[in-house]
Amino acid sequence: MTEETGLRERKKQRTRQALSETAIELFLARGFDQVSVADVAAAVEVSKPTLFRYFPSKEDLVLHRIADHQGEAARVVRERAVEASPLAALRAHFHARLDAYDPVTGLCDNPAVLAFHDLVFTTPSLLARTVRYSERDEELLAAALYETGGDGGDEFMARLAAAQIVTVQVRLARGNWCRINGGVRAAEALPRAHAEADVAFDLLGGGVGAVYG
Amino acid sequence: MTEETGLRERKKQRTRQALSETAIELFLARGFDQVSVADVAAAVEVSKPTLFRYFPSKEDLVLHRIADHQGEAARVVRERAVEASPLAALRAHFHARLDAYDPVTGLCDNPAVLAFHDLVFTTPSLLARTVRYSERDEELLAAALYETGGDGGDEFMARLAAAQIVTVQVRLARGNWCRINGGVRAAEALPRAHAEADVAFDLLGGGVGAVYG
DNA sequence: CTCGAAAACGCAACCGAGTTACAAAAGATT
DNA sequence: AATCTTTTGTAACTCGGTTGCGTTTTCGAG
Repeated sequence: MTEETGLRERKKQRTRQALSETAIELFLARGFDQVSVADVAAAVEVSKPTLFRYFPSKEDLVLHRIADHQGEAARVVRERAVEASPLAALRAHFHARLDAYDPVTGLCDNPAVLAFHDLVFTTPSLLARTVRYSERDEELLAAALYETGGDGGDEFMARLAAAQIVTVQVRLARGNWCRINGGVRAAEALPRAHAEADVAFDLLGGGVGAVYG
Repeated sequence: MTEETGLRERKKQRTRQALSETAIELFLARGFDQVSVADVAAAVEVSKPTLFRYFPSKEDLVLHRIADHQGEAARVVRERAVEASPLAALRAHFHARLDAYDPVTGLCDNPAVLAFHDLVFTTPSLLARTVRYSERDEELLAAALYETGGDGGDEFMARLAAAQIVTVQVRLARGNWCRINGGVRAAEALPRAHAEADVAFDLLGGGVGAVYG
């Protein structure tokens, strides 16, 4: 199905990629708000309406990248080993991504990745949009949790748990990014990242009650 | 300090209120996106720049109302009875607000309140902005939790817990609003709202681990 | 009461995001 | 090559938000 060998299709793919890459390049160089969509369109030698035919908004020029990770948590739960609990699978997965210095964990000092994260986190309109992605992620995770049946068929509980899990993962990533952004190398920050992840998943699993209850 | 008896100050207050009230009125009647800021300004007989001197954005014409509730969770924690734990205080407070059919719980079938909630929740740009308010609320709660010292001085844990608590409260309110919006009277939905709140706070206190761990 | 400074306002023009209508161009089809 | 469809460019438009500037209104001091 990825073999739509038409010339037309190839051109579209190339235009789309050129738009996104050129846009991010310009945004990184001058800042998101200092580059207009007209600038991007001009740089790719495309008209403004055409740009919006490829990306519904200026923000999507940047954020379509992170859309690829949509549903990762849900997938982890679904594809976990039969003997593993959902939470244990998510925990193990997060630690594994940490060791791989996966950008999604925030623990990644690759200059390009860091600059990209910096762009997203320090541009209000971009940051606001990431929330929408988290919400979708949460929905998908809730569905996956519900399917496990551990809640005795309580859909509301699945949604609550999903919300908490996604929230915690976002906080973990933000914490890591902050330290990396403060100049710490990823390898140095790794132990603390693992420790915080343990704290977070312990809290998640054992409840806030043990501390503030 | 609320006694700035100047004529100037009084006029400003009146203009501000007129702008907000007229705007909400128009938005409720025709929909947020079908009313331009120029319409609002014209209805109040004020110029467009003046409108923006009072409210930094179109959304703030609506949302400045909910800004009043900022920091409610933090306040509850700070002003709790000495023998009460933070979580118990928050739980009791939520149940109490439920019994009072407080709009913040989503369980309120007052037509005006319902229409207002409907406006906020079904207008994407407004809904997006509410997230910012929640984030601020979360920050304040984190600080209040940290001060209790129950975490042994772990600021990160305070932030995690605050994030989870705020998230759960938002979900509870959304659930209630959904049912009210579906036509159920607040009094009818009250038992279920209490039940869900219990489930939510149990999950919060006892951990996701007991269910999905 | 008067006068001058400061605050608030209106006007008009402007910018940038996003949309629309229509006509022109380019790929696909026979 | 002729035709049909999809994609594109042009130009004009709407709307949120800003800016510069001149005018009015309020305040406060003499």
